[in-house]
Amino acid sequence: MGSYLEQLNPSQRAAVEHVEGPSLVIAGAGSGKTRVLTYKVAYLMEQGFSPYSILALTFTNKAAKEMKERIGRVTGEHASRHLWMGTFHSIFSRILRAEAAAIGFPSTFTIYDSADSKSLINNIIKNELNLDNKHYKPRSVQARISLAKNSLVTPSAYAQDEKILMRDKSQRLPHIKEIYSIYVKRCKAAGAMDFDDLLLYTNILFRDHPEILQKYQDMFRFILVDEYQDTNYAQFLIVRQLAKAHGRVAVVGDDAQSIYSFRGARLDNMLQFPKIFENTKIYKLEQNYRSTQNIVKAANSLIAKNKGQFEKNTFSENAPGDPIIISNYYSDQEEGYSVARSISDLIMRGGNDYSDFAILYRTNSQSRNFEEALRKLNIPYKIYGGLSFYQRKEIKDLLAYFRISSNSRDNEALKRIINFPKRGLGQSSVSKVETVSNLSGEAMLDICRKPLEFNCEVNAGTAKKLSTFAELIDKFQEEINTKPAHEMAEIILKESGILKEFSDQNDIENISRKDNIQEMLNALSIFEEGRKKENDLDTVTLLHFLEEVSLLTDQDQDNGEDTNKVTLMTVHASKGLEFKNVFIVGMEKELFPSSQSVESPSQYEEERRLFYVAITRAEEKCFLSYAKSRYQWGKANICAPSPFLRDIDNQYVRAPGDVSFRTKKTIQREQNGPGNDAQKLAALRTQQARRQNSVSPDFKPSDPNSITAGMQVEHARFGMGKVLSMEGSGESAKAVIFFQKEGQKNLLLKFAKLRIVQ
DNA sequence: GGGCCCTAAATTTTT
DNA sequence: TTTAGGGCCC
Repeated sequence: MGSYLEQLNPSQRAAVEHVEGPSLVIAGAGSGKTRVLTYKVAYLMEQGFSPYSILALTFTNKAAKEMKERIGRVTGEHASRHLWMGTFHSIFSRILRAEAAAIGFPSTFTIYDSADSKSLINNIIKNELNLDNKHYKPRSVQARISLAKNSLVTPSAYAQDEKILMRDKSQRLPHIKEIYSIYVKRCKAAGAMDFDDLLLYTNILFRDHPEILQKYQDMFRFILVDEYQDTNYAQFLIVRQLAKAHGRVAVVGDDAQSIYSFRGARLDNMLQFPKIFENTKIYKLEQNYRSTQNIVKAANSLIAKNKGQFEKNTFSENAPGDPIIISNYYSDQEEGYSVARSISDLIMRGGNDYSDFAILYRTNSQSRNFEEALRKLNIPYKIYGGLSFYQRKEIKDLLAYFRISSNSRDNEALKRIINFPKRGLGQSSVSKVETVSNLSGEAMLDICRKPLEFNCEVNAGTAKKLSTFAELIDKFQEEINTKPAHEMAEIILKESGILKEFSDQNDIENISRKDNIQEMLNALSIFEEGRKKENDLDTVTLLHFLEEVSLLTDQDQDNGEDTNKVTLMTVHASKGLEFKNVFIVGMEKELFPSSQSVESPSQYEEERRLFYVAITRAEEKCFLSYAKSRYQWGKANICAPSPFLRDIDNQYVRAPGDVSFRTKKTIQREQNGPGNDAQKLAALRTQQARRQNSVSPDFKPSDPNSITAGMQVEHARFGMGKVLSMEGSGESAKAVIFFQKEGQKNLLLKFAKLRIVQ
């Protein structure tokens, strides 16, 4: 220990060794931020801070887990295990469970995911307030409520805020304040919190219970926050409260990488940090160790188009590197196949593993073409985002059983499974129970138990069905506290009838559902073993599993087996990661930047920062591509290149062949408008098809050993070319070949199929 | 109450 | 293209 400090450059080291008083570390992309954070925690422990006294807040659970492991390697695992390290949401849900009584929640409170909360909001709009859910779109109402909560605007504050009311009124949405107020009531009655509540109630807890606040102020003697540029107001206040007494708070972030304002993140938290926390010392990490000079310069030239940021000068002393390559394609499908082929080429040439590649896109829905193409070429890949395991129907249903068994007031869970499997309890019966529940404040499950006592007007048959259901859940509730998670889950599967439901049919979908259930059981076993390993024998029940699972995302699902694979993810999800080669795809107008961002300059700049994040993921090679037509909702649409492509300084990019998107011809084509383009597109398509078939079917490669410099050769895809020089021999023999159409290429002869022409 | 068929909407990004 | 939800009939 100790020697690790010597691995740091002077500014990194200064940031690590800063202990007393607030500090702000402005960490450019690839500047060794993770290393600084890791060593900082190790250093603090060396200085006598116990792991229990260090609170380190990260952006994802995965980041926390990885950092814990890294720290463990420096300090020893026994010490690092006890650090308070995790996301705001996971750390404060833990604290809220411990202090639940103080704010009137059960310690087993459920965490509603956004699907739960959306469905509750929809229900309030439609059934309780009789509003039109086409006009009051649950999704956007949900977004407003979320932003309000993130700014600590409670329903009563919302209803008194003239500015907000005016805005809602002018958008003909005057009832949002009622929806919000009822929503909060319903959540509370259900003993449930949504994601935003975890932060909001933490603030309420600290505000209303100074003694509890003080307990945690005393406990956390040092506070670290990563990705500070993406914290919201609620998070800022929590940090300020906890750090108030001792001021030992270090925040790390990069204003150029702030990409989450849509969910309430305030760049101001970072910009104003020195003003809020007196005597803040600022450290700037400006040297990029990740990327080539060219990539860093290209990214800098892009971000310079934004206004308003911290002054910093990121630079790289790595190799100059290759220019960023821009390609255009006729369709999104061709884009998919070309990217897949490029990856396979680069692999064949040697020096790259599958895991050295990432394909980054703006929206999850773009992944399909790439998945298809990669599958066809037998390239292994892993995909993040989209429908995660825990969002699948059968898994959510099973989880709903777990939830209602641990928190009988969880009405959303109840509604999900009261008629699954079918029990003859349809919508009308359920709404009757729900109405009574809303009016009386009693949990739906309690009404199910004795519907007639609550004047719930159902017939005798239905009443019996309801009480039978309630008894089933009651039985689970008795056991859930004592039985290990895995065993309990099997009981639930069997006695609820889910198992029977699935065993009856054997179609393909059903088999995959069964597989998923099995995977869930495996996950429970793994969870139990993990807890046992840490000698946590008291925390192996479903209750404890639920506490963890609601805050997991599929990024955290990484089981370590998925090592050598190409990564597919959104640019947002790629934050904090790095790859040797990065393909940023779908660089089209109205896609990236998103069409919804063009009205507002600040959103437009955020999209640009997002593009900056994407480029700076690349260590060596960065490829940008756009398609001229793209399938959306089953229809082909004409697309124009993204204006962001022009924001990168010309000298750092290259468009191969003669199709530079910057040539006069292309600009003219873009300006011609869609009509003209559509005709051309058809022509281009046939041309394209012809070109792909240009290699005769009887193409026979020549013996690689007989190829020498100066020869004319033909490549199956690149066409005619001349061998400029040769290098190596036998298995590793390489040739530099200049192709008429594709330019200069470096090919490994073992793989490149070449035919000698002369 | 349950099953079938039709229509409309969805794709911004996530703890 | 896929999926959710509403209407209709048994």
